[in-house]
Formats: sequence, structure tokens, C-alpha cells
Amino acid sequence: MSITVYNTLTRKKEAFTPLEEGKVSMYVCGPTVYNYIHIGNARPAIVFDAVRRYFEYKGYDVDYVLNFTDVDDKIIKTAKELGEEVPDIANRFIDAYLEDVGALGVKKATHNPRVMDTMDDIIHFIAALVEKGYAYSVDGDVYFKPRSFEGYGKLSHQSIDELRSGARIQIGEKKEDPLDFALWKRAKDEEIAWESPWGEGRPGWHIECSAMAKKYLGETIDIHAGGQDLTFPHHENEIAQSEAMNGKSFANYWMHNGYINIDNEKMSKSLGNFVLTRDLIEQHDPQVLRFFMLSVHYRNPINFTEELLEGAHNSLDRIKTAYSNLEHRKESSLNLEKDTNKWLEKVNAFKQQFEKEMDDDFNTANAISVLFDLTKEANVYLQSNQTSSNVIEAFQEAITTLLSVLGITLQEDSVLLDEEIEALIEERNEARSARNFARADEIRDMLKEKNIILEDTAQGIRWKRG
RNA sequence: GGCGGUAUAGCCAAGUGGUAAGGCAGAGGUCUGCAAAACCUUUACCACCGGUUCAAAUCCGGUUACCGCCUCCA
Repeated sequence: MSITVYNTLTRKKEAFTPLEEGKVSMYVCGPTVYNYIHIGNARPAIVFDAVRRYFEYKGYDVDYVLNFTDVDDKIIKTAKELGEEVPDIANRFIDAYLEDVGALGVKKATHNPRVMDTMDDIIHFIAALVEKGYAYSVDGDVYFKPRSFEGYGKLSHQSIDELRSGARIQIGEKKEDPLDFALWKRAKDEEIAWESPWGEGRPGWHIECSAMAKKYLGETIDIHAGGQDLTFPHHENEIAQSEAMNGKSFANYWMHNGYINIDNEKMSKSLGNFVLTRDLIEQHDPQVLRFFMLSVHYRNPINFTEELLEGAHNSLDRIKTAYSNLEHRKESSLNLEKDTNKWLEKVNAFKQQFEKEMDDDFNTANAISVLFDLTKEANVYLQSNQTSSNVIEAFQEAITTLLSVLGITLQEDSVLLDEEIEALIEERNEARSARNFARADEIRDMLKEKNIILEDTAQGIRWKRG
């Protein structure tokens, strides 16, 4: 069974065929590092990490590149406002990004290139485009001419003449055509700048990705991904630059994730309704946020509210509870022959089903529903009078494996209880044996206040943290 | 104006021709000393109108509402 991927380029789901067998090269557009990331920025980080994890689960070797835009108007502006240097701002927010995204269970990229460190490649790239006649320089600026590149508009499915009405020329720009976009911008005043054949300046936004993708992944890559708003103009421009330069296809598959709304409104600075990832995960388990994001297909919009996050929390708890209930049941399990194979086969069938859902354009929403089916089956199995250790373990293995494909790990909750609590539990057991239920309930309430929840089962006392 | 998306139960969300997955919330029941956890049962005129078909949430045409991109943006 092969993986299918929805390709923005063709607007179809296509069977995934890598350039090189067993390997996947992925380039994901990363953040401009001038602020802490909001939950909208967290979505591509999470969904494409899940995509990567699934490829790895299927045995692919994934080369995952995520860039940092560390030279840009917004960073320069922020630096000016704070009276700091651009590299300092960039460093600070790169660290913050890695921290936030790390808390969300996102694996480290194979490479995290930065514009500042790629300057030579970018300049050479631009120079070559000028030489080939796709770009021109005016007064220290360099512009790319989309009209010189056949196929411009193929990603966003726009005809070049339709785009024309939307294009603007800002004051101070010297474009020949409103559609032309900057590859290199001449430095103004005291701005941070690099030497180039066109004088001091800095790169335009789109060129960095073309240069970095080529440097780290080659002229053609398997998957290029990002938020759907990047489709135009950013990715369209990347294609034009890269394909003009290399004379070959830039990326075989283009993946774009949907947006997040807050209380049904677009998250934006003007509405003042954006939620910083950092703030959110201080108050909620980061894994819940991750689970919440993956419970919707990546191309669909997500509405974010506290209530919905709470719902996701409860959902995830259902799976976690089943796991720890399995754990509790291990001790009293035997090595049963009867029906064991039947159950092992069932568990295996869930894993197959999970893969089938993920194969279908990374349908994490359906994959999660398979996890719930698995959970249900595990709970049903736990109803049995006698359980077999290998079945219990198979359920646990399936749950942890499939959750880890989604990037969710079950924390070790088995931190030992302190002696005082152990003693109380023991006292309660004795009280129950003596049918002194008043005392037993009293102890249970006491522990509940300490966030320890006791559950009586046929296999003895079971506790968990609330 | 151009390109595109969404509309499914109280809430969230899958499902692209065969008669509506899953989760949260609610109700009833079983189990329990009581709970908890779990299990069982229970809740859908698939935005609207028309068409194609033996059969449509699913395909076609139209309508409405909301949203995104076309300018920095995940």
C-alpha cells in the first residue's frame, strides 16, 4: 500500500513516489523570527512533523529542512524598536521557537538553515538569474521577471494576466512590471546589509528558500510544504526562481496546511485575538494542543476555543486511561493460550487500519479514530475475568507505537507514591475489609484533594493522578 | 473582478455513488458497599433548490451563508 499525497500543484491526491527509493526530502517554510510564535505557526510545525514521522514509521529516511528567516523587514523593525541588533533578535526568537515546538513534540529538523549563513549561495543564485536573463538590477535592487518564466502561476492556478490587477508598485521601487518581485533590496540608511555585486543590501524574501532548498536538498526535492497562504506569492515565486535557475522541476509534491481561527474569526494582530503558543502551553499540556491539531485533517480549517481544547483533553485522557488500566492489569495476567491469537490478530488489524488512514493523505483525524477503536477493544478485553500478558502487552505496544507516529508520548506516570500515601491506601484497604466504609471514603476523599484518584477493581486498588 | 475553500447530531469531526466512523457533552442501564473506570443502550430531514442514477452527504447545474489567497502573513 502506498502513500497518497494531495498535491497543490495538480489539485489531486497522487501516489507518492520518492526521487530516491526509501528516501524523502522535505522542505518546510519556517518562521520569520521576530516574535514568539502563535498557534497558527504551530500548526505546520505539528502537521508536517507528523507527516515526517509517518514516513519514518514506514521506513523512509527523511531529510527534513526547516529554514529560519532571520533577515527581513519585520525583524529590522523590531530591532529598531527594541534598540537591539538584528542577529540578537533572531537568535532569541529562534531559541524560543525551538523551545515551543520542542514542547509540542516536534522532532529536530535535519537542517535549520538561516539566511545570514546562506548569503553567498543566495548572491550566487541571484547573479545566475540575472545572467540567464530572468532578472535585472536597477539602482542596487534586483528584480525577477515572472513574465520571463513560462509556467508562472501553475501552483496557484492563476493566469499571469489576472494577477496583474492585484500587483502593486510601492514607492521607491523601480520595477519594469508590477508583477516583478525583489530578489535583492538595496540597503537603506544604517540597516543591516551585505556586500553584493549590486552594492550593499539584503535578499528578498522568496529567494532564500530557493537557495536553501538547493543547498541542502538539491535541485529537485520530493515535498515542499507550508501554510496555505504561502501558495501565492511565496511558493509560486520559489518555483519560478528555482526552475528558471536549474531548468528542472523544483518540488514534486506541494503540501499546504489550513488556517486556524479563534472563536470563528481569523487570528490577526488587528483583531488582537492571536494566541501565543508559549502562553497556551503554560496552561495546558502541550500534547493536548498537538492532539487537538491532529484531530482535524491538515488541509481543513480549525477553529480554536478553550472549550474545544478541553474536549481534546478529555479525548486524549480516554486513551491514556486505557493504557494505564492495561498497565495495572499486567500483574494479575497469566500466560493464557485460549483466544490469545484471536486478540493479537485484532490488535494487528487496528495497526493496519491506522496505516490505511495515514496512507490516505495523512488523514490523522481518521487515524485517531482508529486509536479510539483500539482503546475500546482494549477496554473490552479488560472486562475479561482472566487476561493474558502478551495480549495486554500487544495492546500497550500498539497504543504507544501509533501515538508516537502522531508525536504523542505517554508520560511515565508511575512515579512512586510517598510512604504517607501508601500507608493511607493500606489503611483504606483494611477499613474496606472491615466494612468500615465511612473511613474508607474519608481516605479516598483526602487523597482526592491531593490529586490522587483511587479506583477499586477486581484486581485490587488502582490509582492515578487527576 | 480572478483563484480556491467550507456548510454533516448539543459541540467537534471523518466519510466523494450503495443507504451516515470516531470523540466530547447528555440520558438510561450493568458493574460497585458507594464511587471511579469500563461496558451496553440511546440522539442526524448530511445548508437550500433542481437534475443524473436502480441507488446521491457523495456526481452535475443553480442558490444562500461564511471564510481564505490575489499586499507582509502559517
